[in-house]
Amino acid sequence: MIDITLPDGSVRNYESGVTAMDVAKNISEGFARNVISANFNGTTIETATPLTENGNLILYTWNDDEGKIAFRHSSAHVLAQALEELYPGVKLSIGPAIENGFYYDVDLGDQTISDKDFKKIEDKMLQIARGKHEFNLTSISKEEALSKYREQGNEYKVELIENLEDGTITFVQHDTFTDLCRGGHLPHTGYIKAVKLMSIAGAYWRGDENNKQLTRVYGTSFPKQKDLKAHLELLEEAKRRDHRKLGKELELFTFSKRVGQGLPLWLPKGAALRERLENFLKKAQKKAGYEMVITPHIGQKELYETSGHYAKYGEDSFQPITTPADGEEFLLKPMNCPHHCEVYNSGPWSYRDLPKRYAEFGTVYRYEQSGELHGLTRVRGFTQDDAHIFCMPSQLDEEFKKVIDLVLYVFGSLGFENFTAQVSVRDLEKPEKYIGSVENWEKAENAIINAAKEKGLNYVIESGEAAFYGPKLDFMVKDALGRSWQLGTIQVDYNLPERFELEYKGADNEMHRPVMIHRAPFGSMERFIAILLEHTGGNFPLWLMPEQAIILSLSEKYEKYAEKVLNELENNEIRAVVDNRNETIGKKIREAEMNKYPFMLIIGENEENEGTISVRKHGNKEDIGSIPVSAFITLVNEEVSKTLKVFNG
RNA sequence: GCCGAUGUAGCUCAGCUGGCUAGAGCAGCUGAUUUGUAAUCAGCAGGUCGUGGGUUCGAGUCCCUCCAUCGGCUCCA
Repeated sequence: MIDITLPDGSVRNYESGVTAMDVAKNISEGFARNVISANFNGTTIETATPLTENGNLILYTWNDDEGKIAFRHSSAHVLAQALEELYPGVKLSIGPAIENGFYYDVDLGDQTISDKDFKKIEDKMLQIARGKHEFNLTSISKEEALSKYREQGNEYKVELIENLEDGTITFVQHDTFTDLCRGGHLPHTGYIKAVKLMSIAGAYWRGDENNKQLTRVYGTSFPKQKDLKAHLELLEEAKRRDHRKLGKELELFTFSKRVGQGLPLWLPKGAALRERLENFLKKAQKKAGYEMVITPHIGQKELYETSGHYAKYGEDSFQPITTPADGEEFLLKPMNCPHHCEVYNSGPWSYRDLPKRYAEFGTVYRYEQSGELHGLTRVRGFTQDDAHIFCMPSQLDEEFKKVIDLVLYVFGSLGFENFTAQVSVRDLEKPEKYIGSVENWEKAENAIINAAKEKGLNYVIESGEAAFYGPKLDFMVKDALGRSWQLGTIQVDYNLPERFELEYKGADNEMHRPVMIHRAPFGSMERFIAILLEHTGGNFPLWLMPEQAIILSLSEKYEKYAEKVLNELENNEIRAVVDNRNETIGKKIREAEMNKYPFMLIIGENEENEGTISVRKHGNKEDIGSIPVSAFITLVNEEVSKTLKVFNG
């Protein structure tokens, strides 16, 4: 007999050999019907795995993430079987569950798949699912596993197995299909009721672009058709929030094939929005002791050789600009740091002068691979809200924490609540990717982790994600489709001060080397505005709106009064426009709603006589009614001060 | 850069297996209407069908090149 402890702490006694499904049935038959996966003593198991020792058992349903993973992972097996049957000779590699679905990477040889084939693959998958085939996990020796795949000529599975320990290798089998797999499946395929293939993509074997590119088939699956439908509707909603669509509709920015790909053109409303964001940050930075500097868009090649960037990125960047003079070469600046180092070098500094905090909205140019460009989130020319802090090593911790405060202030003022902090450190196994001494790397990494801890950030440590010159603290935010983007970033750098021979005179009358912090709360204006668009769906915080109100006249007769109201608003720093076209009020309201004006001010005979405006709020949720202009001004100011706080950092 | 898809008017889209002068709605222009909370009516104008080549009696439609965009991979100072 063995004791099984359940998550609620209750202990049940069973005969050795009992399965997770047996326990589930023992709890309740209804519950058992929903159980799709299990975990025993911290390891994912099959629901049919016999349990032979005391331990903790967790039973998962579709409502648990672990349940969804088992569901999607099992679906990947069904996809693999369908592909094997429809594309004989296909070589399987890996097929994991991912957020909202799963994929399988396959080598199709000479065959190809396109989305036109999805229907027949989905049909085949559903046909397999309906067979209610059980998933059976069996252990197999390394020798046997290797010979099986060698026979098939599947070099991918062979490579995977070669990296596994003998004795830990398991295969899972359902219907006529068998695959190398460590386990964690549904009881049987019949749970899968709805399947949809999403897209096809190339993916390098083991994520290395020197390897062969396999075909990746993305799909998703659900226990109910209704759930699939809801998921697809969610994706449709995400499309409506896409910043590329909203940016066009709200006339914020555009692209031109003639100007070049990845080079955004800011339209008047977008430029105004951006300027407002810049001024907002400038104000906070001034309080935080930053000084603005301005540096050119190009620099001599030698500047980047000194910084080390040329050696690292030179080949894959915009190539040097040459001049009529012999041997003269300039580069479009891909970052501002080298320029700012030279700003620092403009004079001698004493420890009493530090920290020096140089800020610049610096436009930089990077030759991103064409396939990587994406709306405003990944572009070839963009403006960083950059600053570099030069301080004494003893000031590092405090300066770092101050920057975190500034970033949190920025995010708070713009309504970003769901961000994650990512501490990006070295990959200890690939020291060749980084420059600088091990000692300095350790100091820098510790400084970041300590600051993140002290500030109470909810952070994760990602090894191998550091910049080549130093570790980073990145603030990650998701877009409408759930893709993570880096916005704010703070980086510690001991390397550039070394390369640029930055110095200050210490209290001991000796020369010392400062430490440098790179930081950008927005990250880039382009990406920040893109993500802000997707978060707000275009309904920016009122203080940021390009136009806060639109005055809608009932007819052209009220033009004079409209102008009078506009004047009063403008005198009170409220941004408004007038729609005095010869159109019906219904049409004007409809258009104003679609253009996301926060307030619509309707004026007609009544308003003109009483000296009021009839206020309609975007979304029509609140009818504010007829009020004097002065009351509206108060209303706007109150609303603005709700989100836009003063920085006291 | 790689894999797959897409490209028709300013915008959103239709155009079947190749066959008369390529269609619609919105936006635009002109006129009528002067309006009370999500589209007033009528008329007009607007397209080298992304580019360059090819197949064909005939190409928006089929094939190839290039460009751009979309979904991924790789990359992201």
